[in-house]
Amino acid sequence: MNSKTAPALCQPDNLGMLLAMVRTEIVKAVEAELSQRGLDLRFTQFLILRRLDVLGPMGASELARVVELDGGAMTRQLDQLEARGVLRRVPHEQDRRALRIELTAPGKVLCKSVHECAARVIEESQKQLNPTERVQLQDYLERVLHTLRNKD
Amino acid sequence: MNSKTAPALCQPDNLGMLLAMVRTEIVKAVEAELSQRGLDLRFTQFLILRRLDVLGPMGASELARVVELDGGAMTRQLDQLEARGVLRRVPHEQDRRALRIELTAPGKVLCKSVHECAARVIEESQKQLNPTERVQLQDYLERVLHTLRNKD
DNA sequence: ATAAGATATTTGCGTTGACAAATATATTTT
DNA sequence: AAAATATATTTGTCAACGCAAATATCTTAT
Repeated sequence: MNSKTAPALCQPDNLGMLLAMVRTEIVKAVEAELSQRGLDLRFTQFLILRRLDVLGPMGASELARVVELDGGAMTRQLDQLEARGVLRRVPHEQDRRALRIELTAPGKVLCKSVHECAARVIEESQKQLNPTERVQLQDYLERVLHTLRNKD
Repeated sequence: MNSKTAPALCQPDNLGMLLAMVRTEIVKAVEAELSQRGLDLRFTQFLILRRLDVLGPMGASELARVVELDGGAMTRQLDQLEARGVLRRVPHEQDRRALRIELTAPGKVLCKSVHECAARVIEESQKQLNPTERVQLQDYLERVLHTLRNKD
């Protein structure tokens, strides 16, 4: 009785599961690549730094919204990243409630290599897709996302 | 200074982030739909029950592999689902280490309505994609997944 | 037959993230 | 101007997950 389970049975049978699997693999691949280079950063942290680098300094809440993270979780990530010296919490000038989160110089350097690293992994993962297909994939996902968010 | 931040700046700039967002939205949508019908089930639990229903009884480890869940996490999910009476841990006949996880009759009933519910949400989410595009989306994602798993 | 190694399940531990409450400050209403 | 309301950040709490260790059992090599 050494017949293997049919491979088809291990396939996801719905989009939700497929997405979960792909996402998990990308996160794992990026994190593996990062740690291989001695860059000890989680995927979430990569997203935070990257966002700051691309968009420039911003408040913690806005940053949380942009990376789709809960405000509380953001506070703790900021604690870690600040302790590590890659970003700074600067008090907002007009609004004393708010902060301005900004990358430090070392933070920017880190961000650059991390981004290259992650970009390579993500690029790699799409190796079997030609340029047209890549654009389509992005487009389809964005449409699905839009539909879900404007549930109508 | 009431100019809104450009919408483009809130867009994901890489596939990883986009996937994470879509997945999150699908999970939220499915869970919302479920709880709306009084079906109190998490997305992970839905996947577990669904897998059991589709594939039939199997060991906990195999089930964990199939739904991409850690063994320890599976044990705890099984605890909950068993306490709830939707599945059973039956000792394996030949292998005294192993279990046979099987749905109970109520479990099957639950699974049916849950699946219909989730399928509807997932179907809905792809409303803006025509049949060809849906097939392509699935295909592209599977190819990306395959590439990631056989990293070469 | 015994020892070594592999596999199934469970449990302990640390981390992460969501949700809600607390606090401080801004904004709007009356 | 005081009160009500809204927003930014932080903290507490809880559930879920991954990883590693523990235990039991099976399998393979010697």
